[in-house]
Amino acid sequence: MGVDWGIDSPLSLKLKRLGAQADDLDILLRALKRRVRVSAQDDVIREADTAAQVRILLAGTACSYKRQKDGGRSILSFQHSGDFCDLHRYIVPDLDAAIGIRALTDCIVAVIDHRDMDGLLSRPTLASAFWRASMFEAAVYRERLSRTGRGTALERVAHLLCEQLARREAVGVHASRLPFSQIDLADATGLSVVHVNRTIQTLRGLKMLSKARQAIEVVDRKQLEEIAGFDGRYLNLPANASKFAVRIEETGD
Amino acid sequence: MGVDWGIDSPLSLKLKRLGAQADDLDILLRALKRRVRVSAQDDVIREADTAAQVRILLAGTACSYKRQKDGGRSILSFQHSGDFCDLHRYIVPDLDAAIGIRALTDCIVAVIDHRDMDGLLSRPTLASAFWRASMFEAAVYRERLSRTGRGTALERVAHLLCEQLARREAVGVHASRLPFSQIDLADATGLSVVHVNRTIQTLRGLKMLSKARQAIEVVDRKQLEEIAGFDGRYLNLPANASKFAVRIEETGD
DNA sequence: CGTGCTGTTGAGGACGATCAATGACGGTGG
DNA sequence: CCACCGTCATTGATCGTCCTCAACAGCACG
Repeated sequence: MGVDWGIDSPLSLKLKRLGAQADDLDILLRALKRRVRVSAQDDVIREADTAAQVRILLAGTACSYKRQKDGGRSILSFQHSGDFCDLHRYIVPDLDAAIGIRALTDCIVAVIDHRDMDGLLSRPTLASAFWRASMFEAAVYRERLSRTGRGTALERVAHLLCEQLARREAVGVHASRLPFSQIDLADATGLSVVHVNRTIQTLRGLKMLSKARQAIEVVDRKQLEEIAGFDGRYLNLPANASKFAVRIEETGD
Repeated sequence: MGVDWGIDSPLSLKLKRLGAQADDLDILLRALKRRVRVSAQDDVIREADTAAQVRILLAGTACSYKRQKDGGRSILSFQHSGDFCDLHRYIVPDLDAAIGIRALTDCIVAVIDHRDMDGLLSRPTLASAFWRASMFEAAVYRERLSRTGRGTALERVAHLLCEQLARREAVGVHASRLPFSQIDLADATGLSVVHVNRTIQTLRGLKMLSKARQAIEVVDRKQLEEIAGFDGRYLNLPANASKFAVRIEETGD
């Protein structure tokens, strides 16, 4: 793989914004020796996977999904570089075992055995950072919940795209092209594939997306955020970089 | 108030299922001296509330909501006895400041100052229990997310009711009557009030809800769970009572 | 005895689902 | 090199669920 996953990696950026300290990062990065490649369209975590491991997406894009009883697929969230895949199963092993995670691009995944997590969490600042990560994950769910089933298809799709752009940017992935198929967008928004296609074409007509086929490429992000009513304050964005530093000193950790 | 919020209270039941130990409960209950009454329809937490406090709903039912830019109200989740209202703001103070919490019935709320939380969280088993509570909260969001915007109005309303029944039962609230107005259900499901009304009437016609007006009273829970496709495994239900005990011993806490 | 909130009912219309067919593209094997 | 295949994207037509608007009924409140 030959890439240095050191101090400037997406994971490091993310953890620093969550209040982790320099030596926390050293320890964590040392625990990430085991890495796995996953090809696009393969599962990072199969449904009903019970391995006692925490997987962290070091590079690439993935989505967590759940099968519906009608056979359909429901995408719950997207994972970008630096995101945890299944931290919740360390805390609550059986929780949401029916959820799988699929790679949308080729991915590099770090694996930590649950028993090694105990050591990591003995460091209070690292434990806090992990808890905060969970909280921000929940905030993403809340935001999606307040949007889904409401507003027009145009707003829903636009908001989804804005969120992913902002989250990717926050970990240093500055690309206007998003690796989602229209099927992915349909499963994530709850819209039909046909209607997503028409919505995408509308957005292209409004010159917010490029006309390139086989790709979702945002060309007018500002206007996209406008019609989406996007406000990224529920995300842990770089502007808030040192937000937790003061708190940590105050609490005397 | 004259009620003993001791070892059999909803909060205690909940924390025990989250792996908290007997002395954890003692310490927590002692920290809950400050209690506030909130009348039905009043805000437990106003939007843009910035108090450095964690509020715990000791008794009653509430909902967390967010205003939409069109003026509408979006209900994100319901809180029942024993639920935390704003634990996430202890971990991440500014997170989701736009979310308010409204009492649906008369409520009793315990207040813990953030600085007192630090002491509570120095107990590893209590800190774990709190983290687990966050994770289950996120699981509720995930489940709702996989349901909202999908399926018929009948399924959505039925599932929402099943979830609330199960969560209330888990903390010892065995009542088939749920304190929701049809407006609340509309804001929680993303359906219009008119359509919720027609859906409720359909459920009454199917003899799953009672015909009592001004009340949602479930009379055939089994069948309701049937059409909802409800599977409560994403909740922390009593059947899993001692799930975490082994883990805690293993980690040597 | 108004006033306001919640619940109920009717009619019409819109947004998005569904069904069906075709096009574009990449990979595979002959 | 080309025929074949599968997946994703695109388009048209029709249908249905649910929204919107509007009016009224029941009940609690002052």
